[in-house]
Amino acid sequence: MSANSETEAKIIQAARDVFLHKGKAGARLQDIADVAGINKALLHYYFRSKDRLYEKVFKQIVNDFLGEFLDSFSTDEDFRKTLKSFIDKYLTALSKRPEIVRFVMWEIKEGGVFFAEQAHGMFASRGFETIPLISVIQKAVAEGRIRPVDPVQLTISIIGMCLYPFIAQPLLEKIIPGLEVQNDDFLSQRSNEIFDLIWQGVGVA
Amino acid sequence: MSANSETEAKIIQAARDVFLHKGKAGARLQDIADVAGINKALLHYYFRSKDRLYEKVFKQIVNDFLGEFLDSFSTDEDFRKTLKSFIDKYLTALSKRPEIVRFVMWEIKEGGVFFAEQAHGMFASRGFETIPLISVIQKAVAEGRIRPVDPVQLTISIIGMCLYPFIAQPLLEKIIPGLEVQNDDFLSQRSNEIFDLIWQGVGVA
DNA sequence: GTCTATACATCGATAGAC
DNA sequence: GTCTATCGATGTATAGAC
Repeated sequence: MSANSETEAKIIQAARDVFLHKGKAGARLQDIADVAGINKALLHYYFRSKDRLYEKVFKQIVNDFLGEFLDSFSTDEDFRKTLKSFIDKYLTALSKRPEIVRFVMWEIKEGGVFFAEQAHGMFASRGFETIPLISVIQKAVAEGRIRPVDPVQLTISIIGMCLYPFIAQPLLEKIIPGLEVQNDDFLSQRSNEIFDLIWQGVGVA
Repeated sequence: MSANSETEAKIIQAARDVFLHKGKAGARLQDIADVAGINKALLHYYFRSKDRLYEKVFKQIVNDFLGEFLDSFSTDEDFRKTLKSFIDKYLTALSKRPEIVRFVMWEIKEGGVFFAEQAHGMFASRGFETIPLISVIQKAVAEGRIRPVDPVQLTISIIGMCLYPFIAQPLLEKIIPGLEVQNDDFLSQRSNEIFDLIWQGVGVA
């Protein structure tokens, strides 16, 4: 391959770093050029505009993250195990790459079309019509393994409980002294609390 | 009073509208001036800079929202009722002003110092050292009214479950066909599902 | 393909007349 | 107090030499 694709790869990699930490609006083409070790003009030579470069990079980042996560847990086990596994794997994936939460947040602010398209495509390519967790819960309800809850509502609850600490991380760590969202102890404790809450609630026996 | 303070009030009101919908970075002083019916120069005359104007407006918005919410529910009732009341009032407040969620999100991205300060002050002025819900849960655990959960973890779970639909609104409505976060039916259903989940979980009797 | 230089637009902030 | 005009900085995008 020519020097051509090497440079393109360098640019993509640099763009990932910068966009991930600064967001689309906050990122400067100059920064990306500096990190890539080239100059601004080359960015426009390879990718016509900032928008196009961003779109390409965004889809790649979401694809990598969501793909790795979706393939990390199976849905054909016992529901109880699937649920615990989902929570664990999701929290782990988030704590490994917390910048992605902010990154997707920026996108949602703009309407979230890229993410929605990408996610839908990745679900479809794995045989799901919507968020896989919804289907899993639907099945568990149909088989009478859990009480008849609304699968969409429960899915929103689970995702919200896992995601919120990362979304509000700087805030929570300021308001609740001693709290460290990315701390291993906190995360394993969080995993257990979410699972227990879903499974048995707080009601006394 | 002189025309002086009238203009100032008009500016503040215009700034609230614009900052609320565009965020700090996205807002243009020109937009604010247009909405207020004056010109950019006057903005600098009354408030030295965009930063100062933003800080003033931000604190006002958070103060109004959080103040109204904090005063809308009492903590000295039965825990069960307090919990249900918290969820209801929180969801209602959020659905009435969903732009505030995005607005605070922008602030968190910048570190969230303003919000943390403001919230802490408002908790303190009402006799709480931290998030009131934490204290309420602490008491319920101490009195044996619920099983011994970690109050901080449960609080994060509750807030996450209430807040997440509004944070991810555009995304959820794209990925889950037919879902309308601000729809009354969805919200009352959501309130019940959150409460039931917390109270008894999904485990079969 | 890769560079330098620069055009073009936007925005916050200031100067100065009234 | 309020306006018009403009500065200065920054950022995307392009022209043109090599």
